[in-house]
Amino acid sequence: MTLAFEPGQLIYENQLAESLSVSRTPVREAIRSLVNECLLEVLPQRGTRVAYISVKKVLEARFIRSLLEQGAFRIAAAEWSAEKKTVSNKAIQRMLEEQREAAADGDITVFLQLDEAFHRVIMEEAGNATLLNVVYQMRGHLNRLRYMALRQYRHMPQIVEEHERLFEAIAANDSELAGRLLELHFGKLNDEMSELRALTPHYFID
Amino acid sequence: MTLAFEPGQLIYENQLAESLSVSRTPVREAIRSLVNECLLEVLPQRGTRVAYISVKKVLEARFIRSLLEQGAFRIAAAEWSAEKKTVSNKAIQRMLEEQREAAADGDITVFLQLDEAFHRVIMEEAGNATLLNVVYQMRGHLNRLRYMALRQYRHMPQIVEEHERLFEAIAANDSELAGRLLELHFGKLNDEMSELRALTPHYFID
DNA sequence: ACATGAATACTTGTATACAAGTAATCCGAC
DNA sequence: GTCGGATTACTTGTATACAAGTATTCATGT
Repeated sequence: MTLAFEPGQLIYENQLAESLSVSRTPVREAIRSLVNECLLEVLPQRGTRVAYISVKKVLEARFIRSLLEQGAFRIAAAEWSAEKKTVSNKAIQRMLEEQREAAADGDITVFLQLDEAFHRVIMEEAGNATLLNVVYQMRGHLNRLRYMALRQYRHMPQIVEEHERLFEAIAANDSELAGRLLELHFGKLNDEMSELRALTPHYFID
Repeated sequence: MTLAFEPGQLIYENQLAESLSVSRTPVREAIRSLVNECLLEVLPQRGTRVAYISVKKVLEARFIRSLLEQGAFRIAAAEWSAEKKTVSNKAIQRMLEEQREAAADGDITVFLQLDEAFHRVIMEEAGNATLLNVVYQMRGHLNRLRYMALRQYRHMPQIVEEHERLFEAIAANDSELAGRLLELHFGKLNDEMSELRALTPHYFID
């Protein structure tokens, strides 16, 4: 996710097993799991390749996340109630504060974690664990690109601001606004991807 | 999927391996894959349980399928063009005809396959393979229930008719209508589930 | 020089042996 | 008769040995 393993790089079960001091069996299971997220692809009898960032798959994953999160955010906004305000409000405000700090520090890894945490908290309000899992699965396609984008553009403060607006819309029970803001929130990905691909073309495919 | 393995039943890697004449290793991989689809759950050091049909998970999966398929069907309807009409129309018409036959014969397994095929063909028109995969993943939650419903209610002809209407809406480029019809198409699941649960309560949970 | 093909050094796929943990059973003490 | 605890017979988790396939290398013949 942090590009410590470069897209296109070949990795080997033996190497990983040895470096982690376990046998191949659990390593294989982990690999299968990452294959599911399309972060790896197994080349039979040849090795395992760190998946290239597929422009097509990124756009597909974005479309899915957009549909699902809009659905969840709309529910969260519609159901946001006075009780929840007192219980969750503080937690979310604190989370946003931490995000501002991470943005100020330029700590990409922590920022991404908090970013995910924000989206997760809102989706949990919609009470659909399966949806959360699916969105989580889409991470693989998206997060490496987001990591690159954050490293390149340092636009973390702007993202925090968008989160704040999103939360305001939800707290105001404005489903429509929340949906539209979320759509905008995902919107820039397209242009960013083109530029990032121009910078490191050997990471990309499609 | 056909309830040949009953919800709640315990299965064992050794047994499966022997009955399939393979070792535990590939059986374990298959089990992990089905765990991902929530059709199985591993009880460490005790066995593997065929998952109960979770009312909550079924509803969650239905919500997800509804969001995603509506997104895909809307695109398919919007992009349906004259060229596609000549190429795909015949294939889809033939598929619907086969479905009518399966409905007449009361062949649930074939009918379910053709039902999936119809949805798949339309989604393929939207050109989003990842979305197709996710919808496919939701099968686990939904198809066992659909199988029970078809066995119980024998309402297959009605479903074919709904498919025909859906296809008409798409061919007429009517995105809105396609979306609404699809929502209706998923609509009855709720009532059916309550009744089916009353018939075989030991298959259900939540 | 160059094409061809066998040998080699890898890889993942599969089978099996062993470790560790669960739960029921059985036996004995009270 | 009943409770408690060690034993036993399972299970899955992990490690390792072997099978099968890939791609390179290197020798050989033209």
